[in-house]
Amino acid sequence: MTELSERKKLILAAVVEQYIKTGEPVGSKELLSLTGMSVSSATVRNEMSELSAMGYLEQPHTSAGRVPSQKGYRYYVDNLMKDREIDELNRRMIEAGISSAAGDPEKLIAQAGEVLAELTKCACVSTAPGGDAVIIRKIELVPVGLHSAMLVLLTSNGILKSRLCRLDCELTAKICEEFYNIVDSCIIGKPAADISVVSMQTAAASVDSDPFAMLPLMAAVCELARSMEDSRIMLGGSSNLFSHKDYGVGAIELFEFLNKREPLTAVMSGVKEPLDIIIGKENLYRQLENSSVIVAKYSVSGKDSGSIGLIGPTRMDYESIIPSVKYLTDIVGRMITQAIEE
Amino acid sequence: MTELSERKKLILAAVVEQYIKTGEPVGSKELLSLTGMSVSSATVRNEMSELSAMGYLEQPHTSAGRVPSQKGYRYYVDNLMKDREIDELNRRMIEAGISSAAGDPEKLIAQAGEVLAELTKCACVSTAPGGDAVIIRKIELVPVGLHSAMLVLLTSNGILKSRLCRLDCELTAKICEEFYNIVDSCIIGKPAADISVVSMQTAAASVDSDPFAMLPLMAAVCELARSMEDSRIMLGGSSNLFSHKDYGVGAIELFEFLNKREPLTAVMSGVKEPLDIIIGKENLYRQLENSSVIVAKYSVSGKDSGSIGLIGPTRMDYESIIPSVKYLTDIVGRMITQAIEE
DNA sequence: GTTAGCACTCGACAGTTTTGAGTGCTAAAA
DNA sequence: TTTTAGCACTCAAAACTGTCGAGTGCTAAC
Repeated sequence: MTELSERKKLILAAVVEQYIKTGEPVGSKELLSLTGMSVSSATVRNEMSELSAMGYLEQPHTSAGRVPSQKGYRYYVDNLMKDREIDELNRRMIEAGISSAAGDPEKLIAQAGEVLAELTKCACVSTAPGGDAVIIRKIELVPVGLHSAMLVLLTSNGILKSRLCRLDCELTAKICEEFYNIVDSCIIGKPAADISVVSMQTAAASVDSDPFAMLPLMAAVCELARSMEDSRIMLGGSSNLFSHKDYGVGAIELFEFLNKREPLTAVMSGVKEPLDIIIGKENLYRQLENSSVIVAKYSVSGKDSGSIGLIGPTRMDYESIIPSVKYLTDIVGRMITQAIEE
Repeated sequence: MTELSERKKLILAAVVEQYIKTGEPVGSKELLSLTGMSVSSATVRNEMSELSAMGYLEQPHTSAGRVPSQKGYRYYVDNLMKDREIDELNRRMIEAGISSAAGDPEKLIAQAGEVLAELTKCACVSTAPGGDAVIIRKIELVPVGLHSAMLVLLTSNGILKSRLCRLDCELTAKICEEFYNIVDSCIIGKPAADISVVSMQTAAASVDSDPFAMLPLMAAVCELARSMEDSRIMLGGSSNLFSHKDYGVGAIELFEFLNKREPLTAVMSGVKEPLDIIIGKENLYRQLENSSVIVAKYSVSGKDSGSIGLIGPTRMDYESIIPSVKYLTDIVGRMITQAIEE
């Protein structure tokens, strides 16, 4: 990719920024007044014409102004955009919004997502801390009536899940004891990902008393471990998408796409960089072709642990959104680290 | 309200049903072929004209057919609609959809809402079992690390909630013991609604050791009791609203209205009858003026316990939706009753 | 009370014109 | 070689026009 002349850069940046601001195609005269360049509109037109030929700009139709192409956004994001600090206002909003959930990592991430979505008017996808390295720290069995109990599971990243479990037979003290034996020997300290139905069945079979009493409990443990993974992904502020006229009725389709969680998981896990920006058709899913995705990872105790992503129209305000995302992942990572290292 | 002639009833019913089916205004000729009446279209026009004058029908514009007015729908629902049994297919769908969540009342209601929404293509609001009569059955304190613990709360209607709680000081055995003392004497058996911040503070103050150690725990209990109430209301299938062309872009506003839960709570709690149908502007909220709400209560152990409501366009298929709602509340009530009486 | 007939209304649709913003090109100026 | 002014051209959006047809309301006759 050949380097652009300074004047072309100036024009491209102005087109992108103005288009982001107004949503209207930008014409040559408007551009003159925006940049304050001391040349005529004809000169600008020539430059724009070349930028179009090079693929950075495009025209909705012959007699309209120019609009950034996907390539144009990409160049802008990679080379032209200023690397700002987060706005004071945004910073305050974020801090105020998440402080109330400081103690509970899962709630914290959920809340962080809501705040960020509200701030940016985008949809926010976030994943609770987790990943392969999550180990099970503690399991507790709380009896509830004669034939059922609640299982409580705590992991190394501070996530807490509970689930009701019904037994076929009475929940005796002996069963409880044996359950805790199995838990201590086969589950505590193991990665959540390793808890499989088979390993649990084997464990249940090794028990002194009736193994069938133990099965529902073991099954519940499995399901709980599984749900750790499944419920990691969270979606917030998806109705913000309706406020962007860029999408038009397409907002509905996008909304429904986001509410099917599976593809979201794929999108989030496809990200490798600490901060990744995926523009328009660079997305793997057709449903996102008019959207940009900004994903940043956060780390807990120095390890990548989850990420927070924003989904909005390609015409989003990258320059102000990116610092917010960076700041949020940073602070969230620190807060969770602190919460679990007590 | 004067009684309508048989022929007027026939015509009104036909207009309502046809309009529900097609969404198009119904004209005089069309009505003839629908009802099979042996009079001319002019006669039908005269009748329709009178029905319009009486307020049961209205015209979108001079040269269009007639559409039921709100009063027309009301008359139809109260007097003309047949009281059908639930469709075999719907019954099966409901049973299949909710069977997997039989053990956990809260999940069951959530799932029931999803199924009903899917079946009817409406949004479904439901409230988990609860109300004034809910008493706290059990509280468990599960230590998690040195300075925090998870509180688990179980109520008489089978709802289970947990919450992480951080302490300022170390969680000693003594604190645990004292906590359980307070719980046993002041909390268990009490209605959840009675748990107030003040009563908890008093309880914390009565303790032997440092009352400040107990405060966060008591605060968490309060919050948990409060959240029992707050989290009762659930919304499912709200994106179905987008599929109704009746709403047009208004669907977005309605969607956003529903996602603010507060007004929903008001709508649901305003209902007194076992089965209530609120049509169009009868709703208290402007945002629902083009919608109808059908709410049915379910009862657990013979007591009213919660309700399930549907929200859809005024032009909804009352005749098939109502039996589904009735059936669902009935079966859900029985399932929960069975689950908690074990 | 019912019917046939007819004038009338009005939205939907399709085609036409007008408007104005914005471009591309060319020839002259710098 | 770069820049500029001027002008013809393009095209979407908006305003306007005329036609069509479904459906009504009214009247006079049955």
